[in-house]
Amino acid sequence: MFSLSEENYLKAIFHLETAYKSGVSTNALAEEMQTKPSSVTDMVKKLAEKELVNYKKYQGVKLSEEGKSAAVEIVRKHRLWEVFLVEKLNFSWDEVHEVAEQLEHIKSEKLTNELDKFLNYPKRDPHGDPIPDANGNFSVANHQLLAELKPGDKGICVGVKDSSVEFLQYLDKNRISLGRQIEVLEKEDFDKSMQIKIDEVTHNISHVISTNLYIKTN
Amino acid sequence: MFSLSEENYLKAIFHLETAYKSGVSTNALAEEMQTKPSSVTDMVKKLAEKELVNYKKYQGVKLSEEGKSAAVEIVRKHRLWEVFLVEKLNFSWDEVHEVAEQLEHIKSEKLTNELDKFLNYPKRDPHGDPIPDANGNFSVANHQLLAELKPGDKGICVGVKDSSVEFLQYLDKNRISLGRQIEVLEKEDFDKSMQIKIDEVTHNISHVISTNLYIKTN
DNA sequence: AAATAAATTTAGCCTTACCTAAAAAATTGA
DNA sequence: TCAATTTTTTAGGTAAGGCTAAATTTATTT
Repeated sequence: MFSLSEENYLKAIFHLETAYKSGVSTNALAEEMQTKPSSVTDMVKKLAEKELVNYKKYQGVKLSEEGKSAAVEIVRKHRLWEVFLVEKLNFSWDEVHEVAEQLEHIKSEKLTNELDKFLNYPKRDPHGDPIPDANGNFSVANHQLLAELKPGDKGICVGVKDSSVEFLQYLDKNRISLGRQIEVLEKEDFDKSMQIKIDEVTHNISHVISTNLYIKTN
Repeated sequence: MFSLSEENYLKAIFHLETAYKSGVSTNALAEEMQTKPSSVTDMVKKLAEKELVNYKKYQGVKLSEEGKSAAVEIVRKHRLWEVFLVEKLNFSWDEVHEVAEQLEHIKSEKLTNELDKFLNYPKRDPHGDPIPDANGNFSVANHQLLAELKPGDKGICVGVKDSSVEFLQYLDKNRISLGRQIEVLEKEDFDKSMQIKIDEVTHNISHVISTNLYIKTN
């Protein structure tokens, strides 16, 4: 079994690898883990010792197969718990993260799989992120950032990139939620802001917003 | 907030205080915590420092009011999660303890209270133990040990004292479960074994068993 | 009331996962 | 290219929560 800290490192490496499709630097990992690079070096050595990552001095880390499947399992638990909190316990999508961060470390295969069944094998969490199944398989997103669409393009809002409380509450306030049909009306060259239409309502949204919303077109 | 270890100590002290209705000795606590007396002394000092227990050297510990309410909160969470596991996730009553030991440490008031609501404010856990409400109040048992009944006495089986996997599985094997009507037919002076009737079936049970089953009479 | 036994505490050490400061390697750019 | 900067690692230290062994206090017997 892995310690709490080891699990958090594995998850962080997984997220960074996925986001940047490359090995993970010590500094980037320190940033993600809110800790110092020297602490990262220590832990990375430990993970390398256990063959959960491949590590060569000064060259960053990559998850090994074993490390990846451990990370995916944690992500699976995290996202299942998020679904549980929203669907069964009346949490809103901006409240789930902190609690799921704790619940993801509960060790019980039966618990995870029964929870999955209880929730009817959900495919995505409340932020639109895919939930790995019991074998660690999950669909890779086929969607693009709203910012990449052109005037006239239409699509369904399927996920958020940033899932901070602030961003999620901004979306709530503007009645933007997953599953909604979005149409791009106009794009402003100057500040890259956009006019979009949701439910017949026109919104003006900044570039920061449009680069954090995933849209599925066609 | 309290550390994992602090929480476990508070809970252990609470259980020992309740069981023996007295202050808790260092050795008893070490036994309960599966650790060494010297480690207990260290932690007890730390808890005393934080005013969660009253402690005088060589004289054992007692929970302070603050310590007690922290302990009760942990017990509340533990028992609520047990109900959840049995009622929603198909766990049997001998499987829940280990997982609930982990879940009881999740920190989120909203989670606890919403879980309570979701489960419809259960009063007892799967082993018959009372569940504290959000204010820390819970009913004190008005029941007695099966071993204390006399031939001819009848009652309902309402709880188990020992909730080890072995004992619970023994009960399952013998179709003894909570809510069942039990009648004492005979008591053997020699080994204190008993003949009892459950659902028209006669069982012969040893003293060890009868001192671990709670019965509500009248 | 000693003497012995049992319980408890103290002292000093270990591991995990952090930290700071300094050294070393890699990268950048003049 | 080679000096300056940035990144990473190393060295040595800290706090939490364990441990063993030794010292001390309390309890039990004779």
